[in-house]
Amino acid sequence: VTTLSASRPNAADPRPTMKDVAAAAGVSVKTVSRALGGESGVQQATRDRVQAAARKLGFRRNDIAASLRRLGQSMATIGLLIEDVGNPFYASVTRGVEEVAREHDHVVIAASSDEDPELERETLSAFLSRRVDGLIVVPAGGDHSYLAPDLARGTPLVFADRPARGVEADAVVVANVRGAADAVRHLIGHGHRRIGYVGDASGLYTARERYRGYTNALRSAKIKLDQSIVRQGAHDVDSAAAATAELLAAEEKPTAIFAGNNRATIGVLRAMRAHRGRIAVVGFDDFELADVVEPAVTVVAGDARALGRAAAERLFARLAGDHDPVRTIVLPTTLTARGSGEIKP
Amino acid sequence: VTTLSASRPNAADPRPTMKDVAAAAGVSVKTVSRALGGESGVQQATRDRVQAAARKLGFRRNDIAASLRRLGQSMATIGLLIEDVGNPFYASVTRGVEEVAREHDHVVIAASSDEDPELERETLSAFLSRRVDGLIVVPAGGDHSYLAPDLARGTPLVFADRPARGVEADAVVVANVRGAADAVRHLIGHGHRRIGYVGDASGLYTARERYRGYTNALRSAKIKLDQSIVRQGAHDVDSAAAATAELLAAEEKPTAIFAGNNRATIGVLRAMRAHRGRIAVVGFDDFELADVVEPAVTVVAGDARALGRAAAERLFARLAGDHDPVRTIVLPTTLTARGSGEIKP
DNA sequence: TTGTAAGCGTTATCAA
DNA sequence: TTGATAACGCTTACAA
Repeated sequence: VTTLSASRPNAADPRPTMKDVAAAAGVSVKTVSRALGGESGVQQATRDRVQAAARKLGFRRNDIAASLRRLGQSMATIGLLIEDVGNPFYASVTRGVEEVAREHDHVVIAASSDEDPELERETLSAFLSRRVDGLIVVPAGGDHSYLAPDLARGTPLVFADRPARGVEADAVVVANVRGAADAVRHLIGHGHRRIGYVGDASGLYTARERYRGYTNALRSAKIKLDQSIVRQGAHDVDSAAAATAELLAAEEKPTAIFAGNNRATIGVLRAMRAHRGRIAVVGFDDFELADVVEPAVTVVAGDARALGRAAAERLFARLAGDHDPVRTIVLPTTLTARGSGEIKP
Repeated sequence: VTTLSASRPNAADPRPTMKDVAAAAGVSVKTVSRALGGESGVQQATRDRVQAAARKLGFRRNDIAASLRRLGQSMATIGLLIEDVGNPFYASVTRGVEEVAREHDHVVIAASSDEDPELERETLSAFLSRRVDGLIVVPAGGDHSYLAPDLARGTPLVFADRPARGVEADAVVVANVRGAADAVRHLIGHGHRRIGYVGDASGLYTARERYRGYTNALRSAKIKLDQSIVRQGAHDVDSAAAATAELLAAEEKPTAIFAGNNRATIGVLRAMRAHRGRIAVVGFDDFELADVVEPAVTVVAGDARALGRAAAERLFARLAGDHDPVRTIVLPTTLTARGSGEIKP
């Protein structure tokens, strides 16, 4: 009983149940269920009486109990696991997921994995035990075959932002290779031949893909890849800034830089402030102040909110009975020229 | 049955229950419950047998059913209602809440109200029906007395970022008045006497408080408040930019501007780019690129993540039985001078 | 239109 | 150490 009082500190009186409402209204429990559940076959007078009693008692149906018996046992909840809710990119993804969930009268349980496979697994396990109706996951590295049994048992799964190995599941990603190539081609189009790269470690799917786009574009333009102006492994703003400082301090420094993600872009900008150079920059991923900094930043970017929406829509399609073969949806990227990418060498 | 197949499209076989595990292990259901729940009083051999059976069948305990019977009926879930998960400020708040929730083995159901009282109420109602253990709410305008019954019945409630009328509940806010006054005093200290204001409508708590800080600081410095350089009602970046453009176009334009929130700050910056003026700016709320724009932006800001953490900590304290009188926690703000606030008139 | 009984999957109670 | 049975609060099935 200590547990009870501890978990419900102010509970002078416990929550009323349908039984209480039934007693107050002088009807059976089933009639209460019908009246409050909006079912037909209840006299208006009875319905009114029940509703009045419910209101007076402050009754709130216990969805947990209701779902237990209900067919499918759905709690109208979907689980969302992302890298970090605090990161603006994933915040937008979350927003998109939430919008679609609301359209389907579902709520979203969200959690951050911080890119930790162990934590991811634990969290998803907790979600599954709660019987979420479906899962949207931005997969941390590693194998995801442990999700296969639950998928087979009917909990749909959609990967977002990057695909995962080990399970056959839908995925929604942005056109990383193509977008990166567009960015680099844009720089080449403005006369650059010596284009540096600052981005995340190649262990990450998006980083790997974007780097591939970078090298592809160089190859198509017959520009030789020069590893001395490539800096992978910049996972945060500070390391990206440091990497950029190195590039700018070099003898044969690049005339342009392609930044592989929003953190890298910010790092590059920060380093360039100190440097007072006149170097072109195109970044992958947009950010709010891209048009306020000087020069305004040219970016190529996918739409994070649309990514979240698309993933959620795929999930609800599966939930609605879609049995089509698993597929990966690739969302387009857009290049927005704002100045920094149009600087000549 | 259509509903079933629709909601669990791939469900070839249904999820195994403890009954299935019991049959497979040759024990009773209660023994399975004990073995899997880590209860004492089970022979090691039996426990092993049960665990093996559970693993083989792919059993996952149904927390919904478990919580129904368990004392207190907790689903270890807290509800978080904020203005917009996609807004970086609230994304950080969410992150803070999530961290503390995880420390207490709880998950977070989050949703956005978009500042709509109707939507807020519906969403909170859904949360309450799901029997969340507690609620953290960034209140949309209006009266919140409708939450009083649930609070009295033992669902703790903490308001975040702004207090709410109609219920006696804990709240965590930042020092808006003082922070704003600090910002304006900073400008005054650098020689400004003609300081404009661009911020949100005074219907919003934070906007009202910050405006109060602005007027307080002017009064202390014996500077007469001039409404012609005050622009309230700028809720988004565009309107803030437009408002700023007006101020800058005026005959007797201000030599400095205090921006009441991050959107307003960005709007001010955007307008200033076009204007080519040499006007000082201090903004309320920090943002990631504040040190990259030119000039770098001086801001006064509270810590959004800390706000989320503090709110969640208050909630879990209540959940743990804290019966102290309701209180409002005021988090300090910090002024970070970066350049834009130190420009002389 | 309303009510009775059974059952959802688990844990609490109490007996073996 | 184990198990049979009730109970959680609700909905489904069926009867009145």
